[in-house]
Amino acid sequence: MDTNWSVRLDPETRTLGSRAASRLRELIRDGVLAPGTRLPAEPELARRLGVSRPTLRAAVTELIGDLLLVRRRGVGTFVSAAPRPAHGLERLTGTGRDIALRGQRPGTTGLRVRHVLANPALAAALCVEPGVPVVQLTRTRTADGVPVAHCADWVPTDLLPEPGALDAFGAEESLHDRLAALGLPLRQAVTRLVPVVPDADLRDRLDLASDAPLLLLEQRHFPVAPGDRVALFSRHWYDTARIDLQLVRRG
Amino acid sequence: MDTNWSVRLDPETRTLGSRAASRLRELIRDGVLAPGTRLPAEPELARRLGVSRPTLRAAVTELIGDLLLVRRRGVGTFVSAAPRPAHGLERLTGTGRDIALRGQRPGTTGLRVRHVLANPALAAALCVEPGVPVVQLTRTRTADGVPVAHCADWVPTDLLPEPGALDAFGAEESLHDRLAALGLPLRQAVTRLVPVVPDADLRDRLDLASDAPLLLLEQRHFPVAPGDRVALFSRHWYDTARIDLQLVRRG
DNA sequence: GAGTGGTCTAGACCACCAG
DNA sequence: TGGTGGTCTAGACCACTCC
Repeated sequence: MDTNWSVRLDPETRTLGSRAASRLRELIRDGVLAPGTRLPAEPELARRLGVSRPTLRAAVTELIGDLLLVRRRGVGTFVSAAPRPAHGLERLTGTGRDIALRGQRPGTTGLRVRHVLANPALAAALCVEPGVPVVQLTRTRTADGVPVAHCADWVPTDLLPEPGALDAFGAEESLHDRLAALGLPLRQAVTRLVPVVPDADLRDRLDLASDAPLLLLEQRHFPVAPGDRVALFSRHWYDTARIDLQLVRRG
Repeated sequence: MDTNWSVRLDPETRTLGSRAASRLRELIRDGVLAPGTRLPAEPELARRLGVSRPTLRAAVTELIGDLLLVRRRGVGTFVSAAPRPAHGLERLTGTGRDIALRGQRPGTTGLRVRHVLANPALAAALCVEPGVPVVQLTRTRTADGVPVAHCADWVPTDLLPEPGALDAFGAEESLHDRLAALGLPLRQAVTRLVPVVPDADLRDRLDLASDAPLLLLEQRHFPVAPGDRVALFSRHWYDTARIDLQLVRRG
């Protein structure tokens, strides 16, 4: 293995630490840094990446969060022996991007955009008054063509720059990206986990043979943090037999 | 409200940033910093707490993670309007402590400690050879006397200082605390979420009337990080009708 | 003792938001 | 325009691990 690599960071996107993290991710993915390898000491690694040590540490911490690296005090930093390919539920990304990160091809069927008035339950979830206008999106997500989740999303119309901003939403678009472009980034979500038995409609949409239970993720999304307005409420029903839902917990 | 407070940090525990975070937590809990209040600017706040600005920022970041504070660039840092009382699944604590943090009284019934040999499935989960000796704990957890989860835990015997180290495990003890005392802290877990229909045994142990689905948390616990030996494998079946399982996700 | 990661500091410059 | 948080740096000292 080439042990004398060094890299340059492209000067544009995100923070310097995240760019350094991306670069390390590539080096790991490409096998330059093989599983189990010890990385150079932090000052040396910082020098090679052209950043300061605190910035390098931010990058390494990010990769540790993704379970790609392990730090051992007084010993060194190592590439994980068996790195998990993607991240877990603790990280908030769009469903489509989540599927793509697993190495599968995301798709959408049965997309429908409607304008509705919030019923009491929905109003409570969105922290608005009942009867307030809301844009409702429903669609079924597929991974490599196999339906894995049915998704329903609701956005209060008054948070959009114009009421029809989502009317032309495309089947292959990312709702996260579209809302971010509209000035409604989804940075945080509080998610309730509920196992449910699918009804006939869900069985049909997900093409389920049995009535094995699904996992419902009921999520309130916030642009910055709770206390702000709820930007999006969603109910996503996952068929965990077809898509594994994992989570990394830290003490 | 007193707006001219300043504090000293006790010099002992944890990192300086965490101690500063604790101090801020107290100020919020005691109402010195009321919900919605803007905090002093970071350099000023750092001065009052007697730490540098990066250290203060670590403290504030910690409290933002606990949803107690909100940062707005160019505006200020604010105490959350409606802080959530407890944390979600993204944080790893023992089941008992988790129940206590919800303000309920944790309890245990049907505790049983057995020495078994790993079958192939268990061996794979623990990353050991089939037939390796393992200590198995099973118990049902209650909150205010109501059964909320049935738990099965497995620890490879060779990781214990002596094979019988868990034989005298008490019904009201914390397995997390006991393992930490034995030199096996559980700092991280990779959790699979699986909705399941309870069998007759589970219905009986959890005193369930219906066969509404449960949420199974299948967890591999690591002392430091993946790549290490699996210190504990567990299967916990939660009745989400009796105990709400939530999760905070960040983008 | 030599080398590693863990922590903390002081100071700088920038991007953003409000008046 | 002035104040805020966002980022980054260089350097220091400590605690731990291993030889």
